[in-house]
Amino acid sequence: MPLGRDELPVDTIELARFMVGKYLVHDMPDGRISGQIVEIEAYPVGDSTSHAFQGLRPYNGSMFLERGHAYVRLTYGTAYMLNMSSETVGIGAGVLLRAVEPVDGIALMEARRPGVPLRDLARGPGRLTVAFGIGQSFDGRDLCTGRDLWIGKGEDEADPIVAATKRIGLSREMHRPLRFYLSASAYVSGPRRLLLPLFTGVSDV
DNA sequence: GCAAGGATATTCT
DNA sequence: GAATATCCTTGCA
Repeated sequence: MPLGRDELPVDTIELARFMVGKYLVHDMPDGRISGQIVEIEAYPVGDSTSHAFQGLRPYNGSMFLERGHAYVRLTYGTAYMLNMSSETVGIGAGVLLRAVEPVDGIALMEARRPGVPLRDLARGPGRLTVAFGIGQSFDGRDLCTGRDLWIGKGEDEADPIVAATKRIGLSREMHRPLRFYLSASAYVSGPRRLLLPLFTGVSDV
């Protein structure tokens, strides 16, 4: 079942935590690729590390779209990253999808990443976009249509256990716990120690 | 398992 | 020129 825009929390940080446990789905002519989102980071308004911090630029316009739109960006010259815009029109913020546990279309992912073990297929933001076949052309797409590339809700309604840590790969704003991951998952990238709080459901940050 | 170094494109100073 | 929301390979444990 696709997640509608009305179901997304309005706040960027709450949205990031909410997205842990949901599903990323890509329907293609040769089949469906899907997986459970196990790791995500928030880049809220006012965060100096956010690509939107400098204001509207030719490359970051998608972060200023209504929440639920894809923002795809090349970093380090080699890795595309998939974000979802998280605020209302004209406000630049987003959440970065960092790791997914493969569910459907594993053979299609393996075809794009030959010789890579299952656990590593979509473990990391750049790996995730390769496995799911997502490139720059996906920038600006609406992820709430339920067609093509979309976000799905799980069948079980149990609140997942989510841990929070500082974000990965940054040299500033390290004090904020804005990285959220499924606590028990083996499909999470980066260090799993140094975690700050452990909590379920909705809380404060 | 973990650390170091290189590759690579774009943006910012 | 330096920095960057990364990944891969190599070397060592």
